[in-house]
Amino acid sequence: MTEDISGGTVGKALAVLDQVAAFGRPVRFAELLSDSGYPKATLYRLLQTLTDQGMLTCDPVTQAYAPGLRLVRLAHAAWAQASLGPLARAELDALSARTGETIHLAQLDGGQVLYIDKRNARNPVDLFSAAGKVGPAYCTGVGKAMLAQLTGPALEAALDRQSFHRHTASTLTTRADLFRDLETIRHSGLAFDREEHEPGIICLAAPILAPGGQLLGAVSITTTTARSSLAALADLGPALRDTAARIAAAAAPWRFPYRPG
Amino acid sequence: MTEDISGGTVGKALAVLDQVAAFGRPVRFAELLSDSGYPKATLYRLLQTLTDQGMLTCDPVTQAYAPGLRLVRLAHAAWAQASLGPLARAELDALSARTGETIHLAQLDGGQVLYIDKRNARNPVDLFSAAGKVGPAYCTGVGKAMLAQLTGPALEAALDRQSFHRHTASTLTTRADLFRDLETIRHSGLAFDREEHEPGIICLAAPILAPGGQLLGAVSITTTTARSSLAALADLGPALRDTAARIAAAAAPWRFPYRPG
DNA sequence: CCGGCTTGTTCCAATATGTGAAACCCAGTC
DNA sequence: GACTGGGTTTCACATATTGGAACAAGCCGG
Repeated sequence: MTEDISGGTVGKALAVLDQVAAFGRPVRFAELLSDSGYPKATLYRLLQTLTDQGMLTCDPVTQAYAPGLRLVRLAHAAWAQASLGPLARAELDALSARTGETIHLAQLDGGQVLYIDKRNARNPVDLFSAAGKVGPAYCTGVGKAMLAQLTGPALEAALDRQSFHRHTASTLTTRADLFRDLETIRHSGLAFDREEHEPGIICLAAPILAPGGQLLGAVSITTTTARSSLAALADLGPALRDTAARIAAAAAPWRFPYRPG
Repeated sequence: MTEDISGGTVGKALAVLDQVAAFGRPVRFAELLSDSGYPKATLYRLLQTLTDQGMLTCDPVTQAYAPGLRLVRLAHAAWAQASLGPLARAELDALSARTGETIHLAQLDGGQVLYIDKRNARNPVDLFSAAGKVGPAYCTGVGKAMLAQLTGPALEAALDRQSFHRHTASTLTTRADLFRDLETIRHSGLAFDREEHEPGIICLAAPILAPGGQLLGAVSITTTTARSSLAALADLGPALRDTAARIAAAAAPWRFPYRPG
């Protein structure tokens, strides 16, 4: 199921790593075997190598594999360097304090939304716990905010990767519908999620754009229809734009080796 | 400089990954070349592969490599599964609320302290730590708390990996000194950091032990000599022990594929 | 403008590595 | 005691990796 064009060994190893991580729980050899498509012996050696390397841990009694601590180490470095996370932290805190709502910071990765950081509606800081999660782009505020900034082949490629699965009654399920919404978003610089991903959950998102116009990521304010409304969210637009601009400013001095797509 | 016994390709690739991550900033090919010991062509292909795989990003203009977003993705899974993080969260929040001081959660990884989570003090001080970061074991509260629980070859191995670099006047710089302190810690179940790592920073740590006595990790309360004292910290001992015990309890039902070392 | 320098990329034959079918082992279980 | 289903090991074979060396592409300083 996990497929890479990679003939290389490391490609396979990393695919296995992804697979184990994707399970979200310790996973036994046999489970991986059926899903991976690799022959028994190959998968076995791959797992062996990865555990030797500390990328995976294997409970000797359960014989279940889980991501290893080395990954946690690398994760930190990745988050600190490859993402907007550290640069945006202060601004997210500020926006969280000002609005009291849930805040998301995301980047575009392979046509999908990769959440980088988050502030919960109530609780203040929690580090990169929620970070690293991936979600769909076509039906989330941050996703649409970012897609709207893409053009030409990059946009095409990203749209091709959308599943357009219907999550709620208001999910945009066709490329045409999405494209129309993206037009609006591009002009307004703000994207609404009108319960398109989860019923009762609405959100307002703004893209984070480098001075040159290059897309860096997106911020969003999320709330519920029970507690707020699209109209009320719209009032937060300026604050949100402001936050996005400040993050962009913080990122400006940095040569950002990041190509969204 | 980065050395692995690994003859395997993935081992080398991961070593390179570590290396890039360790730099903490985008790195150019030549810098890696000198430090890695690999021949030019080899390193080149390794980097190529890793960037292809999304584990690294390479700024096309600067030609500088940095950790890639794929690592951020993996981060989530790793933190959620391989660490005490999710299990301890509630307890850390509680302890943070009760004491108002900086709280650290750490695990032992390769003889070093791997910080898993953190709560900031109400009036935050600047100090060296964040989730996923690694630090020395011999001169930190959490480190010593954990080392004290090791015995026999595991302890030897861990001690062998300590650098015993002097950070402050009170740093324990010999194996013998540390060993003596560990004895005390083992008996009391609490470890003090008496400004051993950073001047003015003190801390009290307790190990997190599974029912069977297996070492899982450690929690600590950190403060400054300006604001508090070792004596005052000692008063928090029971609360800290309690927190550690609760985390251990939360972890008990979970088959923990984690061997400290 | 041209050598000389550093930095990154490509070639290619030798070979160390990885491959995977099949055999094997071990623990439950019918 | 034979059977089944995980998990581990073997081994002849294929191929991916290796790394020296040649090549291309800046970037000076003369």
